[in-house]
Amino acid sequence: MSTFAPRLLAWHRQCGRHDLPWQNTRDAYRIWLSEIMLQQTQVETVIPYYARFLAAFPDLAALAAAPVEAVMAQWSGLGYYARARNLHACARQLMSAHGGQFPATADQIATLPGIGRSTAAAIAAFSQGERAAILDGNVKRVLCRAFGVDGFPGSAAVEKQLWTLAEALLPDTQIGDYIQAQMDLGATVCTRGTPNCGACPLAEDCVARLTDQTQSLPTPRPRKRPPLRQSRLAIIQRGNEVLLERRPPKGIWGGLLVLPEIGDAPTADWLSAQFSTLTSAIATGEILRHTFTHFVLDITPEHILLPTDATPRLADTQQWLPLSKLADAALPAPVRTLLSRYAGP
DNA sequence: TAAGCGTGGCC
DNA sequence: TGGCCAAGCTT
Repeated sequence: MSTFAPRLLAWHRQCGRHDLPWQNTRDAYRIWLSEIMLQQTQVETVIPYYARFLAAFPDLAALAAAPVEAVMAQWSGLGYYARARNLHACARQLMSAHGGQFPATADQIATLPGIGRSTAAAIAAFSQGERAAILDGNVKRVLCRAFGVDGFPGSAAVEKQLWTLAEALLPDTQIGDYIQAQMDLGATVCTRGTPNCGACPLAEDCVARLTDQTQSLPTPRPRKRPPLRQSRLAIIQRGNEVLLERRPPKGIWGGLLVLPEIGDAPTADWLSAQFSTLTSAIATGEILRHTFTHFVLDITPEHILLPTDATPRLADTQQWLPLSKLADAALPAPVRTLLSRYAGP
């Protein structure tokens, strides 16, 4: 399909998205931030986070100078928190070892923390016009359908095939517009559920359309049923403060503040072991189900009110947080939900 | 290499 | 309702 790129470019001029908050700039910082936020995350979700993050950290130097806890707080609710930690680490690396600039080529950019081959290509293409291919979910879907590529596009073999295809289709000029065109087509026309083939510039020789495979391509991910886990979380309130603990950097909710977990022991035993103080828990009678990519968590919250003069010994990871500071705290989504429900104003 | 890593929208 | 997955990277 030798006219692939020209057709996409012509379509993009007429029908593409041209006014997203991270477009119409060559500022690598803004482009980088948008690309990281958009990993596995939809445009509408990102838009408010992007504006707030830029207001808090307007440039690379500001981000590098900030404490990582402040960065995690800005990311609170967006998910995949390793992205925020890597973003911060990358900013510091760029300031300390690269003179506050991104390296010149996509290959070099891809060595930085949190930046893989596709994100590096997008940064280099949008900020410098480098001729480099991207391969995100949109591009994979468009290529699998247009060329009839069979097999789950996340598998190594199919992904290698798609990278080769993506490189071969690159035009010589207008790279930024071209990769934006691919993503726009995937996001607005060649969509997952019901593609709008009538509006597609590739329709006349799209293999999936011609062979009636738009519903079966791309091949879905082979999935196991995610396991169900249980967790009892303590909402321990002392006056206008709540007890939170910082998760280790790696693993689920890495670096975030979460509610302490109660094990299988009776709550009273756990409380006396933790705080050697006599108090009582209020069973909330609620179970909050939270679905992750790879497991389902049923959370049983227990609301515990400590006397205002209680001064239990805390673990190094634990801290009292005033309720007035919850809005700016680095909380995962279900913890924020529980706190607003039970410890809210 | 394949599993781990969040959240919200869609149907 | 629950299964599926979105501008992927790391280990």
